[in-house]
Amino acid sequence: MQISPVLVKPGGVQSKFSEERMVGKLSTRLLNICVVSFCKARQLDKAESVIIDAVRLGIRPNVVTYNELIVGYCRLSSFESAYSLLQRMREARINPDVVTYNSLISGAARNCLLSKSLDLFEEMLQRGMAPDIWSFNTLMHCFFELGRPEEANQVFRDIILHGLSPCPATFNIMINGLCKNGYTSNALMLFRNLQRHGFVPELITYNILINGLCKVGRLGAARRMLKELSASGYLPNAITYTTVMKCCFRSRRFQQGLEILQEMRHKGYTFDGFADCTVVGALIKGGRIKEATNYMDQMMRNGIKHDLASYNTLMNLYCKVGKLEDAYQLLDEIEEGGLECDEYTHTILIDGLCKAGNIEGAQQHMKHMNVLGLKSHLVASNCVVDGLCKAGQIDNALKMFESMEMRDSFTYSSLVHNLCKARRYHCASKLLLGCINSGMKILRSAQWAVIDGLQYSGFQKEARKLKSKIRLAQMVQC
DNA sequence: ATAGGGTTAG
Repeated sequence: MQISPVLVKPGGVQSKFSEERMVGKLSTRLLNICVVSFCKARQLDKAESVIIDAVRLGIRPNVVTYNELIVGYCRLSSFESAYSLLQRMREARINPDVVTYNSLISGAARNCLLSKSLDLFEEMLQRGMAPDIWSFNTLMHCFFELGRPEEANQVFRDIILHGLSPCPATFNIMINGLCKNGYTSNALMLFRNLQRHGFVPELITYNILINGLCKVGRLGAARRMLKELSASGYLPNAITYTTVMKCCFRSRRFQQGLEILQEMRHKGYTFDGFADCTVVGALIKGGRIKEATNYMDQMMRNGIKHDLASYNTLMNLYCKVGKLEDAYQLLDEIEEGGLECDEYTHTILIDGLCKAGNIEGAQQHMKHMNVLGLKSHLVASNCVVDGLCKAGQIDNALKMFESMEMRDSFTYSSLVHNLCKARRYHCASKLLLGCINSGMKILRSAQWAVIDGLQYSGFQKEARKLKSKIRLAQMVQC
């Protein structure tokens, strides 16, 4: 039994003993603070060397130290290094705890190693460790993130089966997951049901729902939710404002959006550059390049430090005005500052190259992305497919389409439109049906381009046939 | 320690 140092009289042997222990504990806490700081700054090498120094001074790292390192490595998408810490813990005779496993589970999922997540969950059970509510929350979040809502729902049933009580975060994760997977109405129903059973929504819950409703264009419902947020005694925070502002820009209510920005400035919510990026992004999308440039300059003069997303916004600006030299240079500048360009950065550049007519450059950069291990390049591929079409290389675009592992509504819409422009209506018709039959939506305008095209070029019968096939496919899906 | 906002394509 440990003696509380406060209760021991000074000067005694026991006191000296517990003082040493206390100092040891304090040192370990200090070590952990250092480790956390370095991990957050993505300087894992420094975190490691601090630990080495500490051990030399006789300070022992504990389970928290290792847990922090695990989180750090997972963030750097270096799951292997994180996982190898389990072995190092064993060597240091430190037992992993639930937090260790929870961190590894979420880290594996973050790095698209879902089966590893499941294995770790299993391993945790086998080691006789009882998963806590956070293990299940994390697992559920993983499934939602990976677009597997059925399995996420199964996790919820498992929580109940294990006799654990869901916590508010459990419901927030569920509501968010449903929204992100296209089940916004179900999310709203769940929310109402929970309220009827006494669930008190947090501010975060309202933000999740407002965001979900905005994204599917249900602005009225979003506005009502915003009112409900205030009626519950919460004040909208920076996240609420950014969400609503973006929604205004999307629905082309520019003035209203800017008024929200003013209000945010007033409340001191614009310090982090999130709101600014939203505005610049909206200006670029609206073709108001000059204003976007001025705004970005102002942003820098205000001393906002670039993070990756704001660099990406700048990259987008360079590309949209055709400053591709600057864009390439920015690529280096970002990495010199210790950040790592992500799929956004590269995709923006690839699209810029396509739009500037440099298809070869775009294709080369696609290869570069592959080398970097950025494998979720669906958007980038879509840019190149569209670029190839626009450069008059439709057959090459079709070849690329055939070779793609994933295709979405953008891929099909782009190809169908461009095939129609080239008057290849029969080919377009085949693709259109392939798209709808696989349960994907396609731009209405692309659909009509095919039907009208067939009709006006003397294929009335084919046009009628296509229409009824589309209707049938859509009926089957309901 | 794990949940919510900003940046990409038709």
